[in-house]
Amino acid sequence: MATIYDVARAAGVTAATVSVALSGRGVVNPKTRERVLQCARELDYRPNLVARSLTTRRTHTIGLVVFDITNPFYAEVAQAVELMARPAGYRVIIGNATGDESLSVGLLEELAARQVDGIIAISGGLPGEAVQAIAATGLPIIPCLWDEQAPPFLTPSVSFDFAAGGRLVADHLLDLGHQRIAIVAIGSEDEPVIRLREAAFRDRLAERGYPLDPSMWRWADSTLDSGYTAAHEFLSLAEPPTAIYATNDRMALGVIAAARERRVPVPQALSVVGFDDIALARYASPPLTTVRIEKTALMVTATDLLLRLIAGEEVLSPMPLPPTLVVRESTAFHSRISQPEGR
Amino acid sequence: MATIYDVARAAGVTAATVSVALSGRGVVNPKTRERVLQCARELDYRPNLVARSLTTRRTHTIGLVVFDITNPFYAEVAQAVELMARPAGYRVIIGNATGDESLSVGLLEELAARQVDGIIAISGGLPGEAVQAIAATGLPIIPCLWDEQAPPFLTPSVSFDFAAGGRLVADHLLDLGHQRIAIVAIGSEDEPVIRLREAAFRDRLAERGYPLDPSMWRWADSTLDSGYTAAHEFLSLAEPPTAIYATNDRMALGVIAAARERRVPVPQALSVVGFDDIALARYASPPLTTVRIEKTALMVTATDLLLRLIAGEEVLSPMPLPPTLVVRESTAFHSRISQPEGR
DNA sequence: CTGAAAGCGCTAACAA
DNA sequence: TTGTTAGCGCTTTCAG
Repeated sequence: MATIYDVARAAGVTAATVSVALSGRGVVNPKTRERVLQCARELDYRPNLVARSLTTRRTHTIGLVVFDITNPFYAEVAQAVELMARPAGYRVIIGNATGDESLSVGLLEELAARQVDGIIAISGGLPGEAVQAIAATGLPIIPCLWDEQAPPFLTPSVSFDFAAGGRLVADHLLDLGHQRIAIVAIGSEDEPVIRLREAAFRDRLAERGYPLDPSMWRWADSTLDSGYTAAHEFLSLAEPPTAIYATNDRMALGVIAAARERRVPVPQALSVVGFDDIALARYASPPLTTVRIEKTALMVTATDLLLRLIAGEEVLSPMPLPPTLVVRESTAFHSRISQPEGR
Repeated sequence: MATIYDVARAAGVTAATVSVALSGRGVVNPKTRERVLQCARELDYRPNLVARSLTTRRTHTIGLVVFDITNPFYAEVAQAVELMARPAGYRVIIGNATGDESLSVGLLEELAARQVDGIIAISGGLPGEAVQAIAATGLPIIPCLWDEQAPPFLTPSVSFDFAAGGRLVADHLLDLGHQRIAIVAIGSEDEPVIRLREAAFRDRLAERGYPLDPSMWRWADSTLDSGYTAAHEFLSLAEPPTAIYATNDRMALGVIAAARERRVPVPQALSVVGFDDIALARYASPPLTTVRIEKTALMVTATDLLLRLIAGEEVLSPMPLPPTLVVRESTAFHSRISQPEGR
């Protein structure tokens, strides 16, 4: 691979001149510049970005940590970040934890070691402390969409009102006359990760006089299959729920699949609601009722904040974005209740 | 950020010693090593990977170019590569073209400029020539899953028998008694990208006496929405098709959504088949009949090949992987035909 | 076992 | 306008 020195030699100038000529940063005699360009082309010269970064101390790269790129939610988030960062001259490198929590922290540190100019950390399998540690280092980092109780970040962050989202779901289901409501939440027996989207839901249920029965709770791992399995369990109960809330859309899709297998019609006999509003939600059969997270808006904000931080500006956390419940066709009145009362 | 010199100073040794002590590459007095480790810890030293790469001329990074990470197919492919590469000590950096063909080539070049140790290029929006150009450079690169007629690569590649896949679909549909079959293929009027998966399908149809009617062809862009739109067009025809083949699963899901909206029951009144077998396919409603690409097997092979190439071994392209038709519930006998003939 | 020296490819002052 | 010099942070011979 040709280096800048090869080009310099060929053009009969020095490396510094080539650097300037190629970058258009300083002033060069148009003739020499032309000659340099010519030689560079002939030698098929490509600047070594690693070397450049070492000198400039900038990589023009931002890191994005996601829990599982296979989850459309994260893929869509990543896309939004890329679309915003690229025009600003930044490339994004995705740190994908492949669904393995134990990798998250290492990923974060690796991005730092790689000298990214800044990081966007999306909630999910990533301890808040790890983010704090990076922030303490002085490396710009924006935590996004944190959904667990965490000490306030000492860096600006982008947030979403998950609690309100959870409440929206509870109200919607209750308003439809459901009383036997189940939830599939991300976490596990031993490591329950209580998120706002489920805590607020549960609280609201209790508040309105229909506390969640412990048998109506299943832990899952955010995959299609975990939603599917949980739903099968629920539906084989003596007294199955009439509505299931899955705390993300991917699991909700699994729930619908299970219901279909058991010939439990959605929404006639079972209402299901998800969270995230991934692109697929509106194309599901039936289209999924879900809490919409404005991924694009949120990520545009996050990227913008990060870029400002990198530029050395002072920035403040924007207000948390409010949720919207998108009512589609996977939820309906609970018939046993609604019919008597409806008349 | 502490450098190796800071650690050296603190430990009263030289940078070279720190390097050796930390890497465990040479021999150091256990005492000094302990001291070095201690100082490194205290200073919270993190090696600068950029600097290291410049020296060692290795980044321990492989690049992966995908067309659109938002398409679960690519996300799953990426995951498979990561899962394989990580244990081997390689990180993967995803070059996501965000569905924009014009970005692909630049992405490839950028990965090269970033000095990745090797590249896996997945077919889709990436001209074969760009891959050849990289290969000519000497940078290890493995083209994967090429599905268009392309000059044979001068580097080993991993392939899949797309043509056989297309034929499988044609045979399946024909065997079910369908005669009015439509296809939604990726490409556009002006830039038709003819892929094996559709060419072979069309040829087989003709071969068996049911040539594809031109009105039964729609161009699309691989998104859910494009499948959805095409299906709506097909279904509003005076003589709508009884089966639709979408050349990827994501579009097929869009097709199902459109059918549902029009109350055209799948598969009773319309059969639909996809291609890829993304995770979602079996959880769709109804579960999708599709051509399975063994992404994991394929990517394990690709990564393995690449790693060998990087290690300087001679490697040969493995045999193309054969397709499997996974028959699920989105396809069924065409009733008007099958009933008379069934008896 | 440890240090000195050189160099990876590039850019950024500063001189000439 | 171009060249000289230095240095980014690290590793790697090669001496000592």
